Amino acid sequence: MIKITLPDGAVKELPKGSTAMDVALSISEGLARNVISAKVNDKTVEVTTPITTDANVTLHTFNDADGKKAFWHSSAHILAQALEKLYPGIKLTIGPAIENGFYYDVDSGEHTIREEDFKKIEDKFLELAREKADFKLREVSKADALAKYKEEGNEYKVELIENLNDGEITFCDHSDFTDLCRGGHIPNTGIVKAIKVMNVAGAYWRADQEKAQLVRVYGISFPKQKMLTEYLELLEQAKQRDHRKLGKELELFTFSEKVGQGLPLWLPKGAMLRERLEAFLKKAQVQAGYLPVVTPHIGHKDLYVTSGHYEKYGADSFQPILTPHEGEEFLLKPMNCPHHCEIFKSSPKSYKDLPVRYAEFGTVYRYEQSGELHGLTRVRGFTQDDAHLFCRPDQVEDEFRKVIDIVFHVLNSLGFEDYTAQISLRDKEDRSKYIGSEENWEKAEQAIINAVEGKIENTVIEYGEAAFYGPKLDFMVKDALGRSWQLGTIQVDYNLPERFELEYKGSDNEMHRPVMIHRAPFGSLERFVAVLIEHCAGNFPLWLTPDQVAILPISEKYNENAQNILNSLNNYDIRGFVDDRNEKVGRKIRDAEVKKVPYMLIIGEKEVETNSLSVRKHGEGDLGTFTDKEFADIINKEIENNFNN
RNA sequence: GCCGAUGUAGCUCAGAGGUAGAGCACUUCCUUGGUAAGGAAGAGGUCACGGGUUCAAUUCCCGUCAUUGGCUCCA
Repeated sequence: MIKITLPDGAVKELPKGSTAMDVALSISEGLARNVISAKVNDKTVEVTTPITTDANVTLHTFNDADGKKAFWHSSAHILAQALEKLYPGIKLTIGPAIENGFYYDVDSGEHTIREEDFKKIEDKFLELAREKADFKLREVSKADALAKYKEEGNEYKVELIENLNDGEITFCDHSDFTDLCRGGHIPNTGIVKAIKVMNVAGAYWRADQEKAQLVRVYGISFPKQKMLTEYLELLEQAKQRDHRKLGKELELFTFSEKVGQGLPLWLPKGAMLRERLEAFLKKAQVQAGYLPVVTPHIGHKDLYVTSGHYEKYGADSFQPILTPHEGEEFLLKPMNCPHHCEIFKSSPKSYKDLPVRYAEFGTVYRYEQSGELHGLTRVRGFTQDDAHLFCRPDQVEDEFRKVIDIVFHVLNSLGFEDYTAQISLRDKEDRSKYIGSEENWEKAEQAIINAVEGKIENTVIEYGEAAFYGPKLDFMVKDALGRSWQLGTIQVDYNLPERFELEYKGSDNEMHRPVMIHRAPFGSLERFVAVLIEHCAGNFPLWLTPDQVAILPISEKYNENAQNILNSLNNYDIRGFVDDRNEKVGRKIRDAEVKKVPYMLIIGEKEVETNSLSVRKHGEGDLGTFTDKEFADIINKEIENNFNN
């Protein structure tokens, strides 16, 4: 007998060689019906794997993350099987489970897999799933494994196996299909009842642009058809929040082919919203001791040669601007730091002057790859809410922490609770991507780790995500479709001060090198607004929204009264517009609701006679009658609440 | 940049080898209405751009540009 310890601490005694399924059966039949995967001593296994020693066992159903993973990973096997049958001769590579579903990368050879083939693939998948074939894991020697794939001519699998050790190689069989696989499957294919091929895309072998391009087929599967339908509905709803759609509908921004790819045009409502965001941050920065600076949109090429940016990005950037003067070259500003370094140098600094904090809403231009452009989240011209802090080494940690406070202030005031703080460090293997000494990097990375310590929970460390001149703390937020975007960023930099030979005089009367902190709480106004739109589905906080009030006269007779009311509300700093169209009030209400205007005031005979306001709230309906003053209080209270969350 | 998809009126979209259609928006008129779409008439398109095939192309083919789902990249 062996002792099986369950997550709740309960211990079961079962015969040696029992499986996770036996454990489930010993608990309840219902559980046994739903259990699809298990973890034995932290290793994901099949529910049919015999357990030979005392062990901690966790049972997984589709409702938990590990269960989904096993389910989708197994689905990837079935997908691969279906693809092999439909496209003979394709070569399989890898097929993992992902956050929502799974994919399989194949070298499709002569075949092209198109959207119109999806139905065919789904049908074949379901046909194979219905065979209820068991997933069976078996150990294979390295020699045998290599032999199989060499015979098939599958260089990808050969490469994978060559990097594995003999004795740890397993194949998974189901029906007539076999794949190299580490394990972690559901019992049989029949559990998968619904599948949707989501899309096909190109993907590079081993994520390397230089290597072969494979075809990646994305899919998602479920144990019930109804779950698939619900998932697709959810996706449809998420699309309604897309900032590109809402940005157009709410008249915030647009693009023009004539102006150029990735160069957003801010419309009046969008520009006003943006100005409010800027004012909000400027206020916080004044309080935090930042000093405003303004720098030009171009700079001498030498400036970027000095900073190292030219060497790193010069070839892939907007190319230099020439002048009538032979040999003179300017670059469109791709970042503000070099300019700010020169401002620091413009006068001698004492240790008493530090930290110096230069802030600028600086518009920069980067020639992003055309395939990368995406609405407002990835553009070629954008405005950073940039600042550079020049401080003494002993001030770095404290300054860094203060910057974190500003980032929190921004995220909290705008209702972002669901963000990830990512510490972006150097690539452990490839140090050639970075400039600067080992010692400085070590110091910079440690400074971030120390500053974050005890200040932010749930941070993740990502190696290889640092900037080329220093490590970063990035604040990541997801968009409506679950794609992750970097918003705020804070970076510690020992390198640019060296390249620009920045100095201050210390208390010891010697010259010392300051440390630089780059930071942008929004990241860029463009991306921030994009993510904010998706976050609030276009229902902006009241202080930020373009129009707070729509004033809706019942008939044209009251247009003038409505205009007077708007004027008096302006005196309370409330902004809005009068809908003086020749339409019924029902129509005006509908249009204001669609435009997501937070408050509507209906003005007719009654209101004019009693000098009152009938207030309707977006999404809620009629609130009743108020005086100007009372209404202004409602608005102001709501705005106050926006900042006190 | 790479692989796939898309491009028809201001917007959302339908359409067919014989030079285009709907709804909304817009203009004018009627209506002056009380909490999510009042009625009528009108105007609006080089069917992204450039080539090719064809008696004939917006439709089929090729290229370019843009958008888009991914990959790669992101100072």
